[in-house]
Amino acid sequence: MEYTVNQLAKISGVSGRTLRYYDQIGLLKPARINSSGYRIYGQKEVDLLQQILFYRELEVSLEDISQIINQPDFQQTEALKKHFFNLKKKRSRLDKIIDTVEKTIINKEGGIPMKDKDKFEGFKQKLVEENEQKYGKEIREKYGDKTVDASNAKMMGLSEEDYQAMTKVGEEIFSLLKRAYETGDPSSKEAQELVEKHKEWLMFSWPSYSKEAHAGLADMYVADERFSVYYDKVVQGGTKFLRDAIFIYLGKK
Amino acid sequence: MEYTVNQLAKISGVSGRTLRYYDQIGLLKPARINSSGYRIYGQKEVDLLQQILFYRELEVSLEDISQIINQPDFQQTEALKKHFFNLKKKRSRLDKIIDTVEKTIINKEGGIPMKDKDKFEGFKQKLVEENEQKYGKEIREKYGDKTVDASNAKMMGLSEEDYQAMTKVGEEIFSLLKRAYETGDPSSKEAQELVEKHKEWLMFSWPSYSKEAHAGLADMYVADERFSVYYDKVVQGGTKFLRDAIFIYLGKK
DNA sequence: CTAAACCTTTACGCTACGTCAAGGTCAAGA
DNA sequence: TCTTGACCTTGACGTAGCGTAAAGGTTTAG
Repeated sequence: MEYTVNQLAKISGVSGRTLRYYDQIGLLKPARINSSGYRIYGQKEVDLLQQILFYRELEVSLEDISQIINQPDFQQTEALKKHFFNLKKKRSRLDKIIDTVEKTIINKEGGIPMKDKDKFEGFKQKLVEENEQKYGKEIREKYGDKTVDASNAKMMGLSEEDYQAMTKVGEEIFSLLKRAYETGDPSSKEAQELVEKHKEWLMFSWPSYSKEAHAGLADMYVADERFSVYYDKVVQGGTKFLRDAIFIYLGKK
Repeated sequence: MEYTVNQLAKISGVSGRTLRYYDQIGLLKPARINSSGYRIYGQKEVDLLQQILFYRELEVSLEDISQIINQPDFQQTEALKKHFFNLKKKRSRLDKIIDTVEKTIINKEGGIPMKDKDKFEGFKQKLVEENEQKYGKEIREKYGDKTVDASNAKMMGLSEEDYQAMTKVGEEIFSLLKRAYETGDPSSKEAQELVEKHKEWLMFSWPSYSKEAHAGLADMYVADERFSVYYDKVVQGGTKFLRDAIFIYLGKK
């Protein structure tokens, strides 16, 4: 099936303008342009659009969406986690607002006009909190990491640290994979170090570690191109190398 | 006390640009302009700004704010009530989104990459539901029930079969788990049938099946409460029972 | 007296499109 | 065959709430 803009628009529920905009920003290009300059979309584009709309519904920005759909599953998950974190912050902020609005209404209805001072005091408190959230970076530069970290730790809780640590380990895996691959030997020291990093990385998201699951995952990496593409980006054949190294590490054949 | 833009900006916490903007749109005019063209604000303006910022913090639009602060108290209350209503709608929408994002993450983390089709089906269902809620009445009145139902069916599109099949298998798992659990024996016929259903369900989304991965997943189900809650909802201890059944099915210890 | 600090207006940038406007293309009917 | 109307195109302005220069005038401290 092939569709022009407005045909696709109808079946997908978005406007034609939206499709042209997605074309313009490179988020969703038509399959081809016909001789009259019309945009023609195929099944592939329909599917992609559906993915896009799914994420859009989750209030992911179009920029983030284009990042997400062009990345392998693992990084998609990472992005989603970050998004999840932000959504929860947003909700808790909304909770506070709703609370304040309700109180304001009650006060007004009760004929007890809040004094401006009081209003402003509550408001300033919130401001301080928000400033820390918004300008943490700048403040960090000015006042040093320790102060900010302490306050951030309080505010953000533990999972932010975890998140960053995990990202770091993920990057280490990349560079290790490169070096290990150059040895050409999955049993080399470098390769085994790589596997340990990989295990460490898994532990961030896996609630329990088992050799079998690790081995199964290694197999899946090779079988599923969504994963293999991820590691083959570093070096061609990197995925298989990683799998072999994992198998050796686990004492498997 | 009199203040220039940036002085007022400092004591109020907003930017100079913001104050100029508020002047521009007529929300907050300076008390006077001095001979050099500088904006000069007095105490009255400081108080007004604080009110403005109070409402802004509550996510009231600047346009609504200017309406509110120029109206008598009882109409202010009305406006606030309306705003309160909208905020609550916003929050419940956010709740749904957060829920969906969490589910998506869980699915992905469980090594169960959702097929895009399925994602979209879920999303489309929501769309249909939303449309029904929003416009259902009007459209039904205008075009009649048949048309609406037909268009809803269309909207659900082609892969409806797949989606429904998967959903159905998922539901079968639930009822099977209940019956199997009642036998008390993970090696019972019912329990093994359950495992087969579970495998079938996995195949909808797993690109490749391996015993190791299946076993690893079973372990994870038990260890991670995000999963265990899901199955324990059916019967207490259901997750462990499922794991044991899977292990037996796979010939594992 | 000069440099820094502070003020002004003008104007483009951001998101994710909606909404004309001016003009080319295509299928169907007179 | 010509016209009509339903399509399609690109271009450009508008939205909210400012951030961020740029280009230039004013005030103040040393």
